[in-house]
Amino acid sequence: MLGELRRAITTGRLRPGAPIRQDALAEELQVSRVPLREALKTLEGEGLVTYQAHKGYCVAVLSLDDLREVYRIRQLLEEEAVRAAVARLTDADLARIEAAQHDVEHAAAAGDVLAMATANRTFHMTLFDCAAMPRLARLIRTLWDTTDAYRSMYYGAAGNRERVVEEHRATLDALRRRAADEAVRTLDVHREHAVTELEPLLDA
Amino acid sequence: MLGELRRAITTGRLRPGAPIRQDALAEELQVSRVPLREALKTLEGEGLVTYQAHKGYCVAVLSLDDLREVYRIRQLLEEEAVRAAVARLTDADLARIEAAQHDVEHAAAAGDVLAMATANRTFHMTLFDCAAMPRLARLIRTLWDTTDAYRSMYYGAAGNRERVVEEHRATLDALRRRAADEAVRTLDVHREHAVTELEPLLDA
DNA sequence: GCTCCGTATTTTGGATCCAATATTGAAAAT
DNA sequence: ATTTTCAATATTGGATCCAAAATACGGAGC
Repeated sequence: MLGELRRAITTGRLRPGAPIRQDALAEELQVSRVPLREALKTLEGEGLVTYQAHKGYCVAVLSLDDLREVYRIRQLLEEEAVRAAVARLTDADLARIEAAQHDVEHAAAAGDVLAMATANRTFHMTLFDCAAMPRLARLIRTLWDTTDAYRSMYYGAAGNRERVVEEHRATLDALRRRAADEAVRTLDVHREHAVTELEPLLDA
Repeated sequence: MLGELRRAITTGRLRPGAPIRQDALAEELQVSRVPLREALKTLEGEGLVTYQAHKGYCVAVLSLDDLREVYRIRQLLEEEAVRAAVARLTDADLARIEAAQHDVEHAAAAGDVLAMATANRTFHMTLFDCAAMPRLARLIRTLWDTTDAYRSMYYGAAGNRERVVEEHRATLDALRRRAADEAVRTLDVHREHAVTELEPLLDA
């Protein structure tokens, strides 16, 4: 249920800024308002919705400043995660990341935006999870969630999909050689491209 | 109500690892279980309590690995916050930080552990808030919360209180000269001392 | 005496109901 | 015509109640 609600927000079905009518949403999700309110509280903690006492919840809107701040924090945390991950990366780990990349390329070729978003996420999170720093991974995940509503727009453009594929290949190459600095650098440009593409989309 | 519950955990009145009986706690807090459950959901998001479906909530316990991970992440995020804060630090900001330090010294001399903890927190958070990165400040705050249950033990020792005062003075000196690198360094040692003192306390 | 199983009790999860607050709309006054 | 006020409505916040799951307890079997 929580997952379903989170997806409704991160896929953009519930538009940023839209007020959340508990009664209607509860009926739509086939639950009562109590569990819905609990779910909204966790989403509030993740920054996906905002809350005002006696006024209710709204789908969070991301300002340009928010976007830049989120990506800056991601840069800091992901660098740490990548370095820790590279230090303990096994061949089996690498194989799982490569499998995710396979899915990314498949989705990119097919132009499947949704599959692209999930495969991309798997690619990165699989790497981050190798750091064996669960709290760090969790923080990164919630930061990703806050921009997920806009990510699908990003993959709408075929050019972006192609570039993502290329950038992942560069990261994978660095990972295979256990070149931490280079992996960090490739991910930095990867992220930088995303933020520059996302910025214009945020004004609307 | 949420704040009251959070304090009960961060001050250690609800011991780490203890299961949370909703009925009893609701009565103690003079509310019904519904708002309590919402509060627990937000605390779960902050990492103060853990949750298992159909088994309920427990006050989170911090392993040694958790402690080190939290402090490592804090180091990363706080460095960013300090650098951003120093870049835009006004004299009025500095005065507010100095006022907090005054409270810290007063509490340290009086041996008031609780006042020490809150004044110390104000000292640091006032600085971090100057970074004008609200999400970053919020993340740092929740990281602090996860170790607050143990912080009061830390201030129990007079030696630790004295050292904290000295370390804050070093930081303040760096801030007055807008010396970002030095401020970061002094806070790093400050944090490192805390973690080495905290580690032994965690085994119990 | 110990283990295993089934029932009783406790505890959590969810639904409904009522109270409190906010929002909307209409009527009245300027 | 515009603004203000007050009532009607909608929406949230919280309490109570019922169902489902887990735990605790006790008895039967070995």
